[in-house]
Amino acid sequence: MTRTTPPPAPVPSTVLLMDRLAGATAGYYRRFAAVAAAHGLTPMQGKMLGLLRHPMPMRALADLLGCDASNVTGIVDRLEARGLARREADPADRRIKNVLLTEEGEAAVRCIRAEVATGLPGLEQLDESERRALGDLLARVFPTATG
Amino acid sequence: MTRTTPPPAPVPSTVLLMDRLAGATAGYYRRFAAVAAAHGLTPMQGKMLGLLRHPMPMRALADLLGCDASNVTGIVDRLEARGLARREADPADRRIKNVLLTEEGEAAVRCIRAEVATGLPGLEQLDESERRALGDLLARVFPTATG
DNA sequence: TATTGTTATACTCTATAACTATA
DNA sequence: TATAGTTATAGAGTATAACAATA
Repeated sequence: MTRTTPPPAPVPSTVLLMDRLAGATAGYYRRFAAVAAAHGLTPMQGKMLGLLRHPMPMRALADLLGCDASNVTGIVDRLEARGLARREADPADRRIKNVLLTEEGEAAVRCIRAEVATGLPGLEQLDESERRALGDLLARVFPTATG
Repeated sequence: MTRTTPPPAPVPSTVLLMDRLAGATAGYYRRFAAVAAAHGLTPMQGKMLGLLRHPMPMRALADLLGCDASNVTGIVDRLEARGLARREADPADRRIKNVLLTEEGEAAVRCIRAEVATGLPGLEQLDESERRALGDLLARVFPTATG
């Protein structure tokens, strides 16, 4: 122990950081899925609700979700049957149907977001500077990620 | 502009950090799913391969995946049909079947891990201290996450 | 009795292909 | 011709319930 400065902590290799990202992804998804299920929704239905900050065409939803457009029909069908979203004809282009949240849908989104946050106890242990650091780092690694 | 110090950067609220987490989760999953698909695997099949660092009972896999045990049967069936994993009778408890990777399965895991990492260009922009910071923060928020 | 793994069932998500209506 | 949305289809993931074999 003669060194003035302690040896550097082991630097996580890229592979180890990948494991952390995988674990964080799994942990977040698990929490999100549990909250969605508590509201009687599948994870994909909950995710779509969260993406509908503004009315948008079915096609835009497919792009945001990264799935084929044909899948959006069924998902929106089920959200519509639950009274959480609805379709509206686009006045400028009659091919387009814009999807938007109902008031009940907006309430569900607010509820789900809050419950997911409170269900991640590790999040509350971070102080503000740590939260900012985490948010900034995530934004740099996933710059175009939509949620 | 008479102030000596610039105003502090906006502190991301918990809700905003949640959005970052959701976006990072979606971004990582999207990349992982693309790599798995390039290997002819579904995301769940790729995830299960990555979890099989050691032989483990079907039940343990169900717990790690957070799904019902009945689902594991089919997923392992398909991995076994592809020659990537196989079942082995447990010598100590004849109820248990241990699942383990074949050599081909281990090779696939190494390949997938490397390809996911190289496919996240934002990751390469982080220096070592930033990578360590991100890994540590993720480990604190998701302490028990398995990947 | 309890646990492990499987099967049967029904629902949802997913991509592909073909179709209608509109641009 | 090209695009937006739908439908049909098949394969995969999911939970629930019931079952056989084993502890």
